[in-house]
Amino acid sequence: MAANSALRRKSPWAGREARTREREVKREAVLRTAVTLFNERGFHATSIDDVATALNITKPTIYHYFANKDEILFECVRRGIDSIQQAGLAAEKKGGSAMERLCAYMREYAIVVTTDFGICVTRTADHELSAAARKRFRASKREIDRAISRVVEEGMIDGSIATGDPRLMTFTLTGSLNWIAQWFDPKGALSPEDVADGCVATLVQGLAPRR
Amino acid sequence: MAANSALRRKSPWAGREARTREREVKREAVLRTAVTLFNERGFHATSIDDVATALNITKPTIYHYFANKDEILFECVRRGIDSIQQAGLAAEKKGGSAMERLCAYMREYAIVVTTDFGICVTRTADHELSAAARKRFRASKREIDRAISRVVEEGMIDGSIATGDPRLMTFTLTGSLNWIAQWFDPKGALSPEDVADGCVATLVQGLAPRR
DNA sequence: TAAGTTGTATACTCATGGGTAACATTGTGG
DNA sequence: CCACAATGTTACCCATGAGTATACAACTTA
Repeated sequence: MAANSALRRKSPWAGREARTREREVKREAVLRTAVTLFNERGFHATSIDDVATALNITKPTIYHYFANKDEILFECVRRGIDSIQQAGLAAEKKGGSAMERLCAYMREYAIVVTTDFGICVTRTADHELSAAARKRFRASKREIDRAISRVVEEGMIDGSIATGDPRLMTFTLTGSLNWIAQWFDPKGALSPEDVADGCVATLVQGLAPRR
Repeated sequence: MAANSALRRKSPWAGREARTREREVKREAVLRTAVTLFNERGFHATSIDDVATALNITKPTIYHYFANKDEILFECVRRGIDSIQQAGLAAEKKGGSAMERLCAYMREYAIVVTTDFGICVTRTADHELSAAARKRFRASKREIDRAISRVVEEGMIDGSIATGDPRLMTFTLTGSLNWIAQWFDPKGALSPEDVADGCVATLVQGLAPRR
């Protein structure tokens, strides 16, 4: 009895299935617009009305897709966090020495941080989120730091990374990478890949000239 | 005709001179309390009432010392920026190779960024400031970046620093340093000096082990 | 002691913006 | 064809928080 979904897709009377798909598309559009405005003006300085007008709709329509403003912000950072975690998994999958995996991770991390959702992650302060969201946000960030720390420690053992305090080293690395979100200009001369490569190169080689 | 100021200082009727001194002390107290709250909860989430209650006074009293909320924030970041610029001047004064001066600068920079006003500088987003303040804030930050970039370039010439894109390298460095404000815990195991030294070491030596 | 200056509090005003109630419209399914 | 669900709008409510008008107390100075 299942109607042919290929046919149904083309029909203007697309049915319930297509409706929920439409809903997702619209929800996504709200998110995309919101994150852009949040990054431009900041979360507090962006009103739901601002987001609505940018989409040619009105405020209650937005509340039809999201429970409240906090949920919108949380969804934005969640997407960014997800991308970063994906980058970590991909790097691990590639294998190689700890240094190689770390470099792969950092490169992808840097690229994520040039995207809208990535920018939102590093620019959103904990206290801007609701209590519940904040808890999850913090936990995710800790998890990421932990994952990087672990690779750094492995590198100190397998000899591919210089010894030191792994925690402090991790913060030094993520600091450089997170900060990209503060200055990167998509209309600038450097592509995300250029920035990622340059940044990773400096972190790996250091400032001192090799001789 | 000028009264003996040493005598006047001890009298309970201290006169106009002492009054303006008192005023400065109180203004400073407002600033110190404000910056602490701003760093804890964020600028928008901190009301003037919050600052007032923390000081056991009321809102209008604060407006007796500051024209508006923006002025308070601006004064906070100004103090932080000043400290960073002082660090730059001190490092230049010490002399040495570009690398030596850069290291001295970065070390001091890192320490400033663990102080309340320093934290405020890196955590305050441009759009939180008034239009006028924003302009000055941005200009100051650009100036600092420019100063660091200049030293980096000098180092590439005198051979004390590895070659590369000086601008990108500068952002990589300041990223690590600025990010300290996001994670540093004054009650933690590491002192500001420990953090500064460790961070600078990683940036100079890189992750790769020297052989 | 009267007038002025400084610092502080009480008690407002007022704009902003998150969120909602109620209603209109339209396609969907029985 | 009718009821229902989904989507959207207009028109509101209400809390918060920046900033102020005004009164008042205390000390200074003439």
